[in-house]
Amino acid sequence: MTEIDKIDRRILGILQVEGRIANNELAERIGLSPTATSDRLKRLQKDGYIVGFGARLDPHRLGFGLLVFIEVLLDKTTPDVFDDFAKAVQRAPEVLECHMVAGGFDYLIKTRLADMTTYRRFLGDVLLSLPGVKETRTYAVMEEVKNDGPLPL
Amino acid sequence: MTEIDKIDRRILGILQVEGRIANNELAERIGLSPTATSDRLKRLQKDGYIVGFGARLDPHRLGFGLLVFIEVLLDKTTPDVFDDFAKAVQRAPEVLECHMVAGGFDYLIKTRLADMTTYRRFLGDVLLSLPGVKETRTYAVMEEVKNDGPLPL
DNA sequence: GAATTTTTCCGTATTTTATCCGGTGGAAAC
DNA sequence: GTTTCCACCGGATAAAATACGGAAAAATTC
Repeated sequence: MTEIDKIDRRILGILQVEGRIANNELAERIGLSPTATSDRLKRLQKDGYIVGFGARLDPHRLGFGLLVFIEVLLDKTTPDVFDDFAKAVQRAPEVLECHMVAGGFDYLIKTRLADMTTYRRFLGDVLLSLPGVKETRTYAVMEEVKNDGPLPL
Repeated sequence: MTEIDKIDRRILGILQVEGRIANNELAERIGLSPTATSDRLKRLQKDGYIVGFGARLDPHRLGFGLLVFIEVLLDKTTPDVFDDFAKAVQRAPEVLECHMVAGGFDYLIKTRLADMTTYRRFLGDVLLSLPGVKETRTYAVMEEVKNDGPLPL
């Protein structure tokens, strides 16, 4: 697997924001031929710098008006609470992100739901019913100041 | 702006995961002609359901090995601390997300950086130097259990 | 420092894909 | 029953992606 150069970074920077740009236009912007550009793009994918492509959707227009972060504390008595919890979380479609953190709690979860009623049900039926969950703290988002900032390449 | 139907949702679901899929293949998967599929895609963009497209990059291969969440508390004495803070945050390229939350603190920030040294500098030079920041709590991510879950359409 | 290997790049030809356009069928409105 | 509207289709055209041979540049070796 080869190293990455300046042009590759520019390609990544553009694709991060305009993922469906035509290869031709991408080529023009970075100042290379379409063939060379396509070669680079393929390499960046093959080498794992680009994991995939995706559409950015507007959650609010799609029935996900509520963004919530949840801090989760686990009951660390059983040896594989962490594994169990991680696996359960990956199967829950409501969970957009879940990170194990160092600090005052164990996991930070990001979820998008329709409204508070839905959230209430999610908390009870999904989260609190998971084995090993000792405590949760809910933070409802009032305003999304910045949403999907690109990596500053 | 028209309503969305079952087929539209399937299109969105596919595009969320495979944003660069060819219109032809998309058409085949949903069982419509390429023309009809293209029409729907255009409409979904025009009506704002699809905000854009982007490449999913691997942060770790690009020099962003450290994911950090930061809880921020503001000094609510000046009337426009919130606006000032929000604007400053939007200009900071290190900040991937920033949300104003209801609960024990005011803002939750998500940032990706090279390492702890870089983070230390970011905290001092950027965050703590913003006007109105009273207190911050740092949570370094040890394991990314789930990263970019799609909306469960 | 010259020769060789490797990598990156380009241009052309071919294939694939997207878009345009006229027309069809079905549902709702009149 | 006719008209209107909408989503869809298929064929024609335009545009883009890909494959391929070879040239230039860079790195490696001797």
